[in-house]
Amino acid sequence: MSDLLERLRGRGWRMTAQRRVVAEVLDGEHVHLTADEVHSRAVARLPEISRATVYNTLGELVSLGEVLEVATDKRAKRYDPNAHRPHHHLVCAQCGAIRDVHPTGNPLADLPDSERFGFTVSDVEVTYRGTCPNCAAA
Amino acid sequence: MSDLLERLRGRGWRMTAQRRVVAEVLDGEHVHLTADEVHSRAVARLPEISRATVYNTLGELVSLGEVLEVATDKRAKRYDPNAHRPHHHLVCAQCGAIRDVHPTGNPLADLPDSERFGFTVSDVEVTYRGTCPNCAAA
DNA sequence: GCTTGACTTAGACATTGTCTATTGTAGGAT
DNA sequence: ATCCTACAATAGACAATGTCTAAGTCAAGC
Ligand SMILES: [Mn+2]
Ligand SMILES: [Mn+2]
Ligand SMILES: [Zn+2]
Ligand SMILES: [Zn+2]
Repeated sequence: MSDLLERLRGRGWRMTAQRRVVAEVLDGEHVHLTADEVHSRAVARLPEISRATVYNTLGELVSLGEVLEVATDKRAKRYDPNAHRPHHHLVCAQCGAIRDVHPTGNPLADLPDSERFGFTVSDVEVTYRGTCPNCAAA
Repeated sequence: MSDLLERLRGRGWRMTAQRRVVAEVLDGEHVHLTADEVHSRAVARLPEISRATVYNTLGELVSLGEVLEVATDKRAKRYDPNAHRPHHHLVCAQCGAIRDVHPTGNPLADLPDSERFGFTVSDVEVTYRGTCPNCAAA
């Protein structure tokens, strides 16, 4: 995620302790945290960081295309740092665990013209749901 | 939607003016209202209906499998009375218009075992995004 | 027509997200 | 190295969405 900080610096971002911490929290594989979860983990590293700053920073990262908002959770938005490799999601209906997945085929090709109602279709979001190994064992 | 009311009566539901009105509001094609929108429209027909009753009734309908919760909107949940014919959704990114669509092919088959991480996958939700004819014209 | 348990209601409370006025500071200018 | 200032962070009010409870109401069986 340090390349992210580099890119942002190049775009005129002022580098602050808060922004660095948010970027650090978002680092990793299969990371899909809510804003509140990002805040909790950020507070662990920088106790005085505010909720507003976390929301602001996440919003900026989304605007810049560095982070995606995903709606796998029906309550809070989740923030996905894996914005540069297209993928979809597999969600455990019990515990909420989320994995990045790469299905074969192109779902866009599966939507015939007769089902497009005159829309210009530019994007598709696929969410698989099921039960993860942990929850199946229990 | 009157067959819905019949089914519910058969399941021991007490039939009240409030429940009838919520069912009426949910009647129709391509209906995907938020709880608040359901409440507004219900109030137009039955001014004293409360927010709590709308939430309760929607929750019951979801539990009974008569209505689906869909997450096409990143803010509020939307309630979909078209629960008996599987389908997916096409959403206008500008105005939020939603259409039911029926893609060809089975996206479940497009998720190889190597991408299932030991999950038992039971369901898939596909959301197409684009621009509707109205918004394209403007 | 009663009775009763299921239903509805108002409003408090919880969670998630947005906004503003004030204070602080990163980073360029001197 | 210090100063300046525009940009950023903060606290907390506010808004939107959703949940819960205690008290009153009524549908439906008797
Ligand atoms: Mn992801
Ligand atoms: Mn639908
Ligand atoms: Zn699980
Ligand atoms: Zn539109």
